[in-house]
Amino acid sequence: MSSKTPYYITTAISYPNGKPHIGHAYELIATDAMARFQRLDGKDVFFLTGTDEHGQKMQQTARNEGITPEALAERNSNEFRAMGKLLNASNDDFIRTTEPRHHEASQEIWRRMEANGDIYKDSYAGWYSVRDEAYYAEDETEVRADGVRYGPQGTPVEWVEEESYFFKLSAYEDKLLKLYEDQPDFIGPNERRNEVISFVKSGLKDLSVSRTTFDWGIKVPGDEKHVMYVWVDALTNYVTATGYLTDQNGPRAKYWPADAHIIGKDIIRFHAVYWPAFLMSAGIPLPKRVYAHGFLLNKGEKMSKSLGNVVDPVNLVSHFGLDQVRFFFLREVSFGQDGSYSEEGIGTRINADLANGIGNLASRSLSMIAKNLEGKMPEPGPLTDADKAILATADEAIAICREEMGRQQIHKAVGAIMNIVNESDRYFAAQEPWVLRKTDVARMATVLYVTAEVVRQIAILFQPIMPDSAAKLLDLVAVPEEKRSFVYLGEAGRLAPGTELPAPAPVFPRYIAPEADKA
RNA sequence: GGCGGGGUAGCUCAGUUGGUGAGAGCGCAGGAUUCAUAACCCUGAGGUCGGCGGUUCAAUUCCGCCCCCCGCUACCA
Repeated sequence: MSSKTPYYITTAISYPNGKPHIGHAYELIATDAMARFQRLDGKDVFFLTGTDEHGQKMQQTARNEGITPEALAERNSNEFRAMGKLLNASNDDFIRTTEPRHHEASQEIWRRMEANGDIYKDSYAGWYSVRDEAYYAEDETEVRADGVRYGPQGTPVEWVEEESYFFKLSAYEDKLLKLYEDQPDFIGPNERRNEVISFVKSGLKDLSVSRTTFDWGIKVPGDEKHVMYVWVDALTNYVTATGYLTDQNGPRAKYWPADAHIIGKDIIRFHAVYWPAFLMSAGIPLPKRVYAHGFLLNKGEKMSKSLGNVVDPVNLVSHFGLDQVRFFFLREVSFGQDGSYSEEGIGTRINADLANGIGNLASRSLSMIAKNLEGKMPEPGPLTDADKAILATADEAIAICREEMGRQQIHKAVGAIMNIVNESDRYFAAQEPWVLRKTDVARMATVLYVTAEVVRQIAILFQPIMPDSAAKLLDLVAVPEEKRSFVYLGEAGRLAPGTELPAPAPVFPRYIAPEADKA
């Protein structure tokens, strides 16, 4: 048993009625960076992702393809799993809602909500569009000149009544508002919190939580004609994976409640309203934070199949390189807001920050050590104020990163690390070690030592963002595997004079845009 | 309609508990330099800080009104 503090973080589980797209990749990369950060910072991390495989749409898509929902789920779930591998995601588990463990957990949470008196049977009635397979509110529909009532998508609707179980969401209005009040950090970023509060204040209706019109789902305990509304089942995945519901003393039970659910802004309501209400009802502790990220826009436009601007994450990675893509999204996009990207933008960022910035800094300092100091870390002489200042900048960065990563402000943490790079370049230029080589070799050695030491820290800090590239950088300054966690930042892990360094090699090549025409 | 967020340099954005000169990156122009991945460093570019009005000795920052953009406004997920 470790004495480390548990830290549980999740992505939303993806709906696999299609292949993963860039939005899925973005969420996974960001969550992975946060999980890696906490691990390096000494936490006992459990990082979960997976697929949400039930529901009407899965059944429908499968039918259209002439295959079973199981086959569709299996096929696409594997695509998501493969994407995780491609992106170097460090998730500790990959949950599928079709797994037996999840059916058990979902039925258990249902029973608990029922035992608490929050589930009742009634009938759901509304204007239903067969074509859209969706219900609409009366005011969303209109009766046209032909006397037929149409839904918002322009499809005819009919009045349908369906037997359904309901969850007494209306009973949780005050409790939820109190939650948002007492735990201001429960929802982030703030704009989303406002929206949620506004939504809850406008009044909550009971939620229909079962369906009888299709059967691809988890059976309602004691009434097998019904399957659970997908969201009841989907949200429960976060608890399922910890085993908390079935064995509170199990090996993973300690991870519940989750520290952070990282989701897209489109599903904030399910996570910030329904989910805590379900948990309260079932008597289960609430997650500490739900954080919604924004959408990625292709040159400012929403990606859509009709615009033909959908970007495949696999292509993006093979074109620019994995760490480059990870870096770009985490550096350029304010996490929590929408972000715009383009090939030019990615290329520019890679060259400015990675090639010209961190890569070049490592190269210019390490190559001088290789050429002038026999490739060994020199013994530093007395430190000047300039030396101390740049070391302090590096040493203090972890505090900033910890603060920002703790609030999901990934871009600010990355910005703080990039700041060390920029400061270091200024330091290096001001110290002019290439001049010192002829005038004061001891002083040159000190400058090179200090710079290499700063490179070490930059590399350690960059591990969550760019795991492979940061590792290469750490190899270049001969930091052993076991000394790469955050406890070795600062004084604790200073490079040892006399250490042999490998021959410097470029870690971040410049990106050269293909000659090809740009339409 | 209601609620919320936003309109700041060519582009993407940060920022001001109201006050000596409004910032960063990219792009651009000039300079310096040669350790380095034609990289790095320095300087500049002169933007009515959406519009109108108000409060104040003083507002881009506070208040009111108006214009524009975006999000939320429940049972597909």
